[in-house]
Amino acid sequence: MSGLTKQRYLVTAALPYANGPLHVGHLAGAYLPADVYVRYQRLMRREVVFVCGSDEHGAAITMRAHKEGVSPREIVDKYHVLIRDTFQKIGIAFDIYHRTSEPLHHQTSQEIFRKLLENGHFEERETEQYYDESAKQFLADRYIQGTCPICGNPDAYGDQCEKCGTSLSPDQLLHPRSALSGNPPVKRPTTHWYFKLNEHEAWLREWINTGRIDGKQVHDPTTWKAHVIGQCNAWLDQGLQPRAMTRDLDWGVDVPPDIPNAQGKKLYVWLDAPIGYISATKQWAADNRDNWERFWKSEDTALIHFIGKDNIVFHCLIFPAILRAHGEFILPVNVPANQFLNLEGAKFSTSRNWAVWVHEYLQELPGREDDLRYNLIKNMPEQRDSEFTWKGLQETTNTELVGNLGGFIQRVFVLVHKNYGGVVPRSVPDQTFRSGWNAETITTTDQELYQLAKKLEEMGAHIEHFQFRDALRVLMEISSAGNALLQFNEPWKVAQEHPEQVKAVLFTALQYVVALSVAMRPFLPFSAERLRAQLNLSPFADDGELVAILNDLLEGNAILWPDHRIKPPEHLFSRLPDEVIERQIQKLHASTPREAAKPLNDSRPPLKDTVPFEIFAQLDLRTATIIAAEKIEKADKLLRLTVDLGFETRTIVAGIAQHYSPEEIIGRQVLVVANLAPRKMRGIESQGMVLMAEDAQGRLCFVRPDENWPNGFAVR
RNA sequence: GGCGCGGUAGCUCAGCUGGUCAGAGCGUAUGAUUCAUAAUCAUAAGGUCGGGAGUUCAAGCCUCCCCCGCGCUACCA
Repeated sequence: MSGLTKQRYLVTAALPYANGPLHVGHLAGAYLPADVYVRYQRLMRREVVFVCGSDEHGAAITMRAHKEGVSPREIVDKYHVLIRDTFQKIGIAFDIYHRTSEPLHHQTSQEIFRKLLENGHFEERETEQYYDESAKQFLADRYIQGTCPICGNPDAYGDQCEKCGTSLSPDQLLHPRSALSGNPPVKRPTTHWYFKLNEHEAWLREWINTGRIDGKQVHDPTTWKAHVIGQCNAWLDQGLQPRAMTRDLDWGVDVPPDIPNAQGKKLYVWLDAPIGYISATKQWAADNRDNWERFWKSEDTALIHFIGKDNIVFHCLIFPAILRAHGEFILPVNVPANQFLNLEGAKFSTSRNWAVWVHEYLQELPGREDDLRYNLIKNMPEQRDSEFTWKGLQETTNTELVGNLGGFIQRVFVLVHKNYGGVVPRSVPDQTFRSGWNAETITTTDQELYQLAKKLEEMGAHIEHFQFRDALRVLMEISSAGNALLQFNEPWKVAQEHPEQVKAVLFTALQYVVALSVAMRPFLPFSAERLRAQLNLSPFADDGELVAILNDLLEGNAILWPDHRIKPPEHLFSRLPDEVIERQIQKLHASTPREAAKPLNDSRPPLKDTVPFEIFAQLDLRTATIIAAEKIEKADKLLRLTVDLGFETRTIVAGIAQHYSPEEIIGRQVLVVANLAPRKMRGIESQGMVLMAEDAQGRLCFVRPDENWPNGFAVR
C-alpha cells in the first residue's frame, strides 16, 4: 500500500506555545506518538531527524508580559527552558529543540516571505484597524477591550468574550478601549499582505484526497486518518479565502524592513510558527555539519507532522500551500493528528487548573516516567477523544507493567540465577518443549524465535501506520507469551528430571527478554535502558538495534549467546500505591472550584458606573405573569413568552430555553422591563425583557415578588 | 437550528474500501500454578454494535428519520 519508500524521515512535533507549561494531554496528542515513531525508526536504522521548538511570538505572550510587568523575553525564556527540560525528562528524544526567537528563525521566515512576495502570492489590502494614539501603535484583537455586545461583560476582548465564550471581532465591541493605555482607540488605515490561499484550493483538494500532485503520487491517502481528511474537505468545500500573513504587532518577526510599508509589521503566525520546523532543521544541520536541504527539498524525504486536531487545517492546507507557493519544498506525506485527551471526565482547563502538569508529575512521582508514557500511549486519542484517569494509571502500572512485563523479566532473571548462576545456558539444538504461543504445540527454540520475529515485525508495522495503541498491545502479547512459556513448561518443577528441556526453555525465555528490551525502547525508553544494563549489554546507541535482532532471529540466530553473564535480578517497575493516587486525585479536585461551591469573586461582574436617579427612573419595571410559553423554531436558547401585565398582554422573547422548559414556567410571576424598545429576534418582535439573576456558572433564575402580587404594578 | 465528530461487552476502547466483525485489554467468575512485586496461565461470562425504517443475496460498517454527548456556528436587550 505504502509503496512510497523514502530514504529518510523528517519528523516534526507541534511547537508548544511558550506561555505555559505542558500537561499530559499535550504529550498524548503529539509528542509521545512522534517520539515512539522516531525511536522506532532509529532502531530500524533509518535516517531520521526529529525537530521541535518553542513558539515564542504572538499577542498572548505580550499581553501576559504587559499584565505581569515583565518583558516578553522574560516570559518566553522562562517557559522555553521549562518546556525543553520537561521534554528531556519525560524522554522525548528531539534531535533539536529550537526556538522561534532565534535570529536564524527570523531570517528564515523573512526569506520565505520575500520569496512569496516576489512570486506574486500576496495581495496588499488596506483595512481600518484600531490604533492607540498614546501608545503610538496598532492594536491586536487581543489588545482591545470593551463591552460584550452579547452578555454585557465590560471586559470582553477583541477576539473573544471570556464571560460568555462568544468569539468576536473588534468592531463588535461596545465602548472599545486600548488594553495598553485604557484610552479609546481610533481607526486608522493600515496595509497588510494577504496570502492568496484561494488560488491553491484545486491542487490542495487533489493532493489531500488522492495523494497526487501534477499527476504524481506523493502520498497515500489511505494511510491518512479519516478525521484529518474530513476536516480538510469541510474547509475546502466552504472555499478558501485569502488570509492576512502580517499583523501590526510589536513582538515577532519583522516584515523585511526594506519592503515598502513594512514599518511596525510582523509576520503572522502562519508565516512564523511552522517555519520554525525549517529553521530548527537548519540549526540541527549546522550543529551536525549536515545539509538541511536534504530534508526539505528532496523527494526522497518523508516529512511527517505530528499535531493535535486543533492544528489540522494549519498543517494540511495553509502550510502546504505556503511551501508549494515558495516552490522548492516538499510536502508532508502524512499528518497523523490525534484527537484530544480528557482528564477524569472533563476537558483540560488551564484557567480552572484542571490538569496534570508534566513538570509537577515528574517532581511528585519521580522515576515513574515510563509508567506515565505507557498509560498515555495505551489510551492515546488516535481515533476519538480519550481519557486519562489516575486510577487508570495505577491499574496499567500495577497489572501490566509490574505484573505482566516486569513479572516475566523478573521470573527469567531469578530462574537463570537459581539454575545457572546467572550465565546463559547452552542447550541442545533440537530440544523440544511447549510453545508459549499455544500450550498444545510442541516446539523448538528455532521455531519460537521465528514466532518472536514475526511479532516484532507486526509491532513495527503498527508503528509505521501510526497505530501506537496496537503496537503497544503487540509488545505486551510478547510478554504474555513469555509468561505462558514459563507457565506451560514449569522449569522450576522439572529442573531435575529434564535439565536439557529447562535449558532450552530458559534460553528461549532469555531471547524474549532481550527482544523485549529492544522492542520496549520506543515506548519505555528509561526501563529499556535499565533492562539493557541488567542484561549486561552495551547501552542503546539507538541505531539499528531492532533491525539487527530481527535479522538474527529470522536467520535462526540467537540474540543472546550461551555463556553470557547477566546481572542479578532487580525489579524493573514498582507498584503505584493507593496513597499516591489518592493524593493526586485530591490535589486535582482541591485546586478546582467545586460545582456548588461559592462563586469566585472575580466571576461576579464588576460594578458599573454610577447613574443618577433620573436614569433609573426612566425604566418602567412591572409585575407580570407568564401565561404562555413555547420554544422558538431554529433557536436553541429562545423562548417566546406571553405575559399578562394586567392591563394588556405582551410577547417577549427570552434567551432562557436552556434553563427552563416552556411547561414549567407557565403561570409563574415575573418582573419585566415594560418600556424597552421592541426588538425583533428570529422574526418575532420582543416587547420587553424578563428580569433574571445569573450566577457564576451562568445559571439563570427568575426575579419575582416574594408573594403573589397583582400584575401590572410598578417596581421601584 | 446548521455543519463536523462520536454513541460497540461493567469500564477503557479496536473494528480498513459492506460478506468468520461481533473483538481486545482491564474488571468479574471458576480452575491451574507458586519461579515471580497477592505477580502468572487457562476457561467463561453471551453485548438487539444509541432507537426506528430502508437499500442489498449480505450492514456496527451504505441511505433516511429520531434520541443522546462533544466541538464550531446562529439566535441569548
